[in-house]
Formats: sequence, C-alpha cells, structure tokens
Amino acid sequence: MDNIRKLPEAEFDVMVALWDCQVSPVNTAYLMENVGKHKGWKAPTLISFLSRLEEKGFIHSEKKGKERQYFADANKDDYIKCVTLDFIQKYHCGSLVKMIDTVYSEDNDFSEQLDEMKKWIQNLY
Amino acid sequence: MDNIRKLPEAEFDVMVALWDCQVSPVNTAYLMENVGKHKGWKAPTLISFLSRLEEKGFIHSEKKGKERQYFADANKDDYIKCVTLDFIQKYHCGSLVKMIDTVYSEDNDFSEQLDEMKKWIQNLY
DNA sequence: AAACAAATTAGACAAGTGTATAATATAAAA
DNA sequence: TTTTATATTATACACTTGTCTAATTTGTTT
Repeated sequence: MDNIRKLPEAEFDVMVALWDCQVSPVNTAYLMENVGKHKGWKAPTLISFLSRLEEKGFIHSEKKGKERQYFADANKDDYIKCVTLDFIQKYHCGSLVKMIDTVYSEDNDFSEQLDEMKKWIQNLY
Repeated sequence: MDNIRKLPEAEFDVMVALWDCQVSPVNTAYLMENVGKHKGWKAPTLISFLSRLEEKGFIHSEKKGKERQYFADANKDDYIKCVTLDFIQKYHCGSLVKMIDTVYSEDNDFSEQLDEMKKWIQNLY
C-alpha cells in the first residue's frame, strides 16, 4: 500500500495518458498524439519511457502486427494516494492543516475553494 | 515566486537541517550530527551536497580556520510553498478538495485531523 | 519477390544525483 | 618546526532520467 516507486516526471506523464484514455489497449500512435506531441518527443523517446515503465511493473505490452499495444497495470488512485501521503509527510510533517495553511492566501485560487472544502467536511458527519 | 528549483532528496534534507537549526552559521560537524549520521553519510558526501546547494544559490559558506561555515539563503516557507503548489497542481489539478479527498479514509490519521481542519476554516471567516 | 514505408528496437550520450576514496590544507601538539 | 589529527577538496564512478540516431523488423505495394 505504500512502497510504490515514485516515477520520474516523463514516465508519470505517460502513465497519466495511459490511465486517462477510455480505450484499452492503446498503441504508440495514440500516446504520441496525447502526450508525446505536446512534450515535443520523438517516437523513440516515448517508447523509451514505456519500456522503463514496463521494467518497473507499471504496465505491460503486447506486440500486435508491427505495432505494440500497452496496458496499464498500476492503479492511478493508489499511485496518487501514495505519492500524496509521502508528500504530506515529507513537507508538512503529516499534517493536512499545515499543508493547506501553507498554500492558502486570500489572493490565490485556494480562497475560492474554501466553501467547497467546508461542504466536503460537513458531508462526513 | 514560483521558479524555485526543486531540490533532490538529499539536498533537501540538508537544507532542512540548515533551516531548522537555531544557531547560524553551522559547520559540517553540526550537520553531520543532525543529518549525515542518520543518513549514514561520510563527511565528503555531506560536503558534496553542500557544494551543490551553494552552486544552486540556496546557501553560501565561509572558510573559518580549517572548517567551513554554512548559511541558508533560501527561505524555507517560500520553498515549501512553491513545492506544494506545484504538487497540488500536478497531482490534483490544483484542487485542495481533490487532494484531501484522495488521502482521507476513516481509518487513517487524517480522520483525526478533521476537527482541526474545521476550526482552521472557521477561523478565516 | 523486391522495394517501400511505417513502427520498433538497440544503443548511445549528456546531465543530474548519491556516494566515496585519495589527496591536500591547516590548526594543534610535541 | 616536525608530526599528528582533522577537515576540506578534488575526483571519480555508478545509476537514473531525458533524448535521440541508426539499425532492424514487418506489413503492404509493386
């Protein structure tokens, strides 16, 4: 539940594309369209990341004709949760309030999220 | 206010020791005592990180006899804030509620922090 | 079957990060 | 002023991460 390896930036971006696509499996072309292009990657760059993700056990793939298809194995919510718990621990001594207090200031976007937060809390009781 | 370079793990740990010490300046011996040892670093390892922090502009140092003394230049709160804003953006689309909702579950430490959160919010009105 | 085109694989490389050994400086002791 | 200890510096090295070029595979057209 905790020891998920933290992914480097680029690999995470690939995972997100893989997690967020509705169809599965997807091929390199799809991923180039959905991440590679925006990032300015050449196809082999993308494929490099995919290979590394496979080594790390986050995905698996199958050769289909001359293409390769990819399947996400790791779960997005689990991953995000782990990373977030680690973060709160590392930067805010495990305290949500500390974290929120740190980013909050009257002039930023978060002030607009207060009502929403309030509701969220109320909903739990 | 935003473009603070994100530090690698080890350098961050050194910064924390530097930020949290009451006395300033501190020398390598002090830092070995307060981080190095726990991490199992040899002195040159620590000093490596300090050199890199200096190159990156987070600290500066002065030679004092045969020792060297270090001074934190970057501000801790600023740094933590930046890193946290980035984090919420990257993993929770900039939404505090999404973030909280992700980590919350009845059986973890965060459930105990809800009252505290409620108070924190009330305090703002 | 030969040639094309599209996709993948192999391999490489620079920069960054964690870590240390060996060399050098320098204050203190003898 | 030699010697001794101790601290620092100079390097170095393995791994990881971002990125790619060149080579190879393989389906499709001639």
